[in-house]
Amino acid sequence: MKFLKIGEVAKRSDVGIETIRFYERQGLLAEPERRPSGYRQYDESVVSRLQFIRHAKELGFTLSEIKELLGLWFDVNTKCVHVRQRAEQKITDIEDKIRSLQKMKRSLKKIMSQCENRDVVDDCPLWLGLDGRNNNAGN
Amino acid sequence: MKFLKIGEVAKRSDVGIETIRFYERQGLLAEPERRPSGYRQYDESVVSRLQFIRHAKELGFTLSEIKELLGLWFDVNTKCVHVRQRAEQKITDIEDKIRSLQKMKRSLKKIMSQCENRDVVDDCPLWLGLDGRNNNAGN
DNA sequence: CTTGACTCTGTAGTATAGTACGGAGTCTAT
DNA sequence: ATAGACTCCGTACTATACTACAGAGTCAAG
Repeated sequence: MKFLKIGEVAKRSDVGIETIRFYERQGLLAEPERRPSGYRQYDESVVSRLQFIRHAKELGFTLSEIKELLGLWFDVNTKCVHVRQRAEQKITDIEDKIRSLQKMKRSLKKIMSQCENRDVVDDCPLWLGLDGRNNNAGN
Repeated sequence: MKFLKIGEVAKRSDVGIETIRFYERQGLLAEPERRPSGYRQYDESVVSRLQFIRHAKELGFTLSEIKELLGLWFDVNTKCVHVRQRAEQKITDIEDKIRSLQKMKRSLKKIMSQCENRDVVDDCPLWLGLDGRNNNAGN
């Protein structure tokens, strides 16, 4: 069986060497075998695992969530439904984030519509609540 | 004129004392007058300013963006249109974020729809790309 | 056998937005 | 006058996800 050095793993998975060691410290990757010299010896499966991590990150999971998912994975009692629950929770989180961004956007647009056609910034609604311009001039 | 101590400002603006000092260090608040003892002496306007900062944060601006906005504010040449440009940019940023979250959500939903009715996690699509479960068993 | 690329460890730094703390000095109400 | 609350400063710590670096040791090709 061919073993991979960390640099080869990094190249194949497109994840930096330092990042791989970081994931190991964080418990996302098991500690690999070592050569007598101390060099890490990986087998191919670590590449898939790193790709899984990247994939999960793209889906918006944080590293600690990914760690939890990997924990589920190695728990023989895990049923698909547990993973589904995590994913459903994540969808809810994403929906919350989207809603809050849409609220931000609406507020900004509203403010901007009130701002139309003004020449000077002094009475711009964006600045409502911030007064004392002249008092603070000079800094 | 009544001067406020930092604790009073904190109470009125609902921003922590440490946070006020932090904003000062970050250049979001001008350095206030001091009493001979070294105590900071604020006038009322700092409360509005802190409320502006909170407001802008709620609108999704980062502290450095807020600093920039405050910089525009104190630039006598600033026209409303400059502020509008910043706000428009922010709306674009927000829209980008929303789009990317919607993409995440779609991917997760798609994966979950393929995952329906499975009992065991072994062939769950969420795990596609991560193989070698048996190889890695035991950690 | 040498040379250059690679890897090791541990520590420190990046960015964001604060929060906490110790020990000293100050303010104010009674 | 004094007790208790308040404030000062500088530093360190939180969380997230890396990234960089020094200095030593190792590997592999020519």
